Amino acid sequence: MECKKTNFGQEHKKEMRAVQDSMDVLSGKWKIPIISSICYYNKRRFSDILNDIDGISNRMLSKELKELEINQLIKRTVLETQPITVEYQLTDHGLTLRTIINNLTEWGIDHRKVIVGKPL
Amino acid sequence: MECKKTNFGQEHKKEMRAVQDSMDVLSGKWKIPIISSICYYNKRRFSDILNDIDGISNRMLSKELKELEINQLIKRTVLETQPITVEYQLTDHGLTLRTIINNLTEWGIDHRKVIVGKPL
DNA sequence: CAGGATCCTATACGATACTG
DNA sequence: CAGTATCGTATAGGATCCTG
Repeated sequence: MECKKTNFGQEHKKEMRAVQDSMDVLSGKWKIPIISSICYYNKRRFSDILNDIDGISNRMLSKELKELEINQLIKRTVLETQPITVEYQLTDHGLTLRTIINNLTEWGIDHRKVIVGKPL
Repeated sequence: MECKKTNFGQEHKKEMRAVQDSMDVLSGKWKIPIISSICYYNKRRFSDILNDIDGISNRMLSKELKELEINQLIKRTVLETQPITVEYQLTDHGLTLRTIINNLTEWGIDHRKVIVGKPL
């Protein structure tokens, strides 16, 4: 005998799992900035991303890029230059994050206003 | 004279800072689930949230609620019952996260399909 | 240039017990 | 009920140096 409240809760549990799945992939200090950098310039090389993002180390960039690639958000292309360069770009799946990134950008600006009282 | 590319990059740096501001507040394992729980039920007591979220400890819940309150996303109300109960609800500012949470929910479902739902 | 290897610190998080 | 206190582990992240 299922009551309405049960399904209500069940449905919410699914939503929470979904939202946690997203955060598992996007959480942390660098993932979103990296995606944002690549997305903004369409294609971006390792050293360019390193310069785009203030404070990131090559170790972290390397590590994060690998995870993003495993999650099929970015695609890695080795260019046979001398020395070699590597280009990153978003996959179709990665591009679906644009809405979220735009929302997070707007919300971040708004949040700063609320907390600090004024934008910088 | 300023070239377009300069403003281009400058503008992007601002966007990245905004997006990082958001992630500073929302990153981690529990913040979004907590907000989601409170938002879903409108008002929610400490022990209810504890039950809503699978795996969270009272220590973490307490800590995270405090941070969310500092960031003015939730409002804490002590009810003079016996023993006392405490109700949490989203502030107006906290409510502005609904769009992001909805997007993250949809994206999480989509992402799971892409990652585990693909043929090997 | 693009990263890997190594070492280290800080913080996130978890388990359990206790209190007003 | 709604937390705190204490302790312990795991992981995130940083600094530096090395290599094809």
